[in-house]
Amino acid sequence: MKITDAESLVMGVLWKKSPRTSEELIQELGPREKWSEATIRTLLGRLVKKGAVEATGESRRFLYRPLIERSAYLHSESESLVDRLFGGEVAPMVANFARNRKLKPKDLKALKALIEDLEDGDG
Amino acid sequence: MKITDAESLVMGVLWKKSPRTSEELIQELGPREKWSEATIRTLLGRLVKKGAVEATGESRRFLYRPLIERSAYLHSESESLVDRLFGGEVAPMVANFARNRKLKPKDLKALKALIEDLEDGDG
DNA sequence: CTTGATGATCTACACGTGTAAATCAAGCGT
DNA sequence: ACGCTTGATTTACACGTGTAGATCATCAAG
Repeated sequence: MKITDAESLVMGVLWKKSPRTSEELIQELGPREKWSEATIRTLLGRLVKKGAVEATGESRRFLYRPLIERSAYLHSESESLVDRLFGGEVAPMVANFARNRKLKPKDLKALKALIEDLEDGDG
Repeated sequence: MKITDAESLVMGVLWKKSPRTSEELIQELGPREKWSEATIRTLLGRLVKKGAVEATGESRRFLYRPLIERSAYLHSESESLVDRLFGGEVAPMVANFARNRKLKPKDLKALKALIEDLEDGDG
């Protein structure tokens, strides 16, 4: 199931807090993304149709909540990037960031902690 | 300058080796991607038009070579992913991989080496 | 029960992209 | 010089996506 860019912004606010009415979604997304109500409703509709979002409530004033997990979405997106661009290897990707982004000491520390954690937990 | 998915496959073979004639590109990409000659020529044309590839040689049988660097492309793609999905923080992204992909010992080792490198080299 | 408001759905439309056929142009063989 | 051959360019077309107006349906107020 493919979530497009615009749709992912809708998912974003749903992942932050759900369920929500379309009105709330519109309140948050409309100004931020400069979208009309209709646009947001269209996106909601498409998400519902493709099974990424569920709309509950009998007719009128539905409550929307995400059906796919944020982590699954992050996973598939990241996976596709690392596969497409780095032959599926994570380290070269991080190396790329290192080269281009000047990983800050903070990042380094976080990464180190993370790796130690993994070594511990995973054997 | 936006490079689309299909275009990036053309860039891919040019990054591996360039310059090349369209014929060579077609030989490599055609079978692999199941593309017709025309398709590959179209992509080449679009890449040239948008300045991502340069075509040298007077009329007939040009030589193509990439004008943008692979590393720049990797950079912008990765950057946009980490910005869009992880608030610009690299560590959470790696953590995500850790959770989902079961980073293999090999990956861990590579990452560790990389980080040590960075700490050394960068202060 | 009718009407107005509001929320859901349908329809619309331009633009990018993937894919490729049709056409154009230049060099080669005769 | 003249027509094939082949590589470049143009045109084409369907489909997805971003964006939103138009319409439909239902609830609340009178």
